[in-house]
Amino acid sequence: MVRAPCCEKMGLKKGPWTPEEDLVLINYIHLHGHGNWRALPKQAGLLRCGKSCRLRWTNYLRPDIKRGNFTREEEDTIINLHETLGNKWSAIAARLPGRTDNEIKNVWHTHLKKRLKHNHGSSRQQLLDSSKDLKKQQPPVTADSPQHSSSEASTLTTSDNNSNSNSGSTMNTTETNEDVVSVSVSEIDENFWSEVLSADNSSMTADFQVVVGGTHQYFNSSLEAVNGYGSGVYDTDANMDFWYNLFTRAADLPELPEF
DNA sequence: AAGGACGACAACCGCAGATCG
DNA sequence: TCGATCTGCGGTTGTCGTCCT
Repeated sequence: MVRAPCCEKMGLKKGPWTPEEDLVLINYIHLHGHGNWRALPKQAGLLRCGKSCRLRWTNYLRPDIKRGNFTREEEDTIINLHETLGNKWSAIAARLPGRTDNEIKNVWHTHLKKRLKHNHGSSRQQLLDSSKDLKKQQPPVTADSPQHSSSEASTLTTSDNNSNSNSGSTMNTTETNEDVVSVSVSEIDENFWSEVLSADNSSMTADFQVVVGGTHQYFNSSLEAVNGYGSGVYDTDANMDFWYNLFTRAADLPELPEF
């Protein structure tokens, strides 16, 4: 069987995806779906091969992706399933909603396999217990992955309900649970950024989470991107520019203020 | 402070099965 | 039925950030 050529085509870009490319891919799939991955990049105007687009979408941009560190239960599940399934990452991923095979594979190779080796000779329960100690602090990840339609607006959520009590705000907030308030991007106006800043000032524990197409971006109290979208890839300014750029394509927004 | 070592994770590669004409 | 193409999967690599000396 002759293999179809793919990325060896000249002129196709490789390497890390830029926020602009992500935006193009998200927008295109929201509008047209992804019936044919090979044809998609050309139709969407991306200088990527279809394979690269598919990987980026399935492993990172898909709306139902759950970002953030693995929970104790998830790690236990991976260990248990790996015992019976072996390196069947896709099968393991099927039992862990919101997690991708690539992500699970990475976690296995970077955390769990190492731990198994280190705990060789110990009881299995000790092994499982040890996973708890290595947990890192992480920003919250909402379980309510947004159910976006193709034209649906982005959402900004904050863990600080008090942030929405500021007078003069035109943000239309919606209670999603007792801890999270969602804000439709279409309701964001010139008060948006100052709203974020004032909300931040109102609470030392305030974290801001921008959710676009199921992709999460977290900002700490200094408005620095702390996890989620593009973690380790984009600097804070690039993140802010990206999200602001995304917002401004969904609604007419004022100039991004100086932080 | 510099730079080497290491860890984490996004992305790529290539194979194999599925699908289609 | 067969060959071409597409898609999914697992292994591997590359890059960036952090830690350590």
